[in-house]
Amino acid sequence: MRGDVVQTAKALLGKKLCTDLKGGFTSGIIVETEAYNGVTDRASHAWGGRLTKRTKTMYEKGGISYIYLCYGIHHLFNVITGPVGEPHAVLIRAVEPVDGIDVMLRRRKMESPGYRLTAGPGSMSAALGITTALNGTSLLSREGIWIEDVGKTVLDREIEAGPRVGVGYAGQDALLPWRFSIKGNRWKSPVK
DNA sequence: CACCGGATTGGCT
DNA sequence: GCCAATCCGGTGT
Repeated sequence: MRGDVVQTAKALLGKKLCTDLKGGFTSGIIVETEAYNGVTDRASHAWGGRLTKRTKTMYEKGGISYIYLCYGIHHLFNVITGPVGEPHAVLIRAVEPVDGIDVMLRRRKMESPGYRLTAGPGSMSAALGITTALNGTSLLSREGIWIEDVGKTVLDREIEAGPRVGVGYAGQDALLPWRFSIKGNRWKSPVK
């Protein structure tokens, strides 16, 4: 079960994340992810089996979104990956913009598409128009928000792994190398 | 019901 | 480099 979400976090690299929302169609290739491994992972909101109003989405069947508000400002987007009752999640931290860059610029109040446009989980959500209104929705049907396989394979040797960001409170689990990104890709988040 | 603090960002010193 | 922004979930009284 540990292998699953870690494996899925790697497998999501190279997939296309799309939104078709108010403001227009946008998409980007996923270049950075983090795995959150169920109830045993101290960094996860579901650690120790926590089941609350916020985390109940995490316990549903994989293939849906888990979106929550962080620091009262940022909407962080996760993919739920486990079977019912096992709260595994993959945080999407950055995408390489593909479609609707003008729409993203408008949402981000930026004038030109620099590398910060969709780098970092909060920035990415803002650019794609992702908010908690989409929490718990399916990522498998092409409406609202979804993920497409565009035939891009990211080989294991092209994947960089390191500790997850901002989870210092997780003790030993903060050291697990469960942050993944595509080696050399310039659109990953600038964080450490 | 009150308090604490966060899977972050960007603006200011 | 430091720190405010800004909301609400989670926890304990």
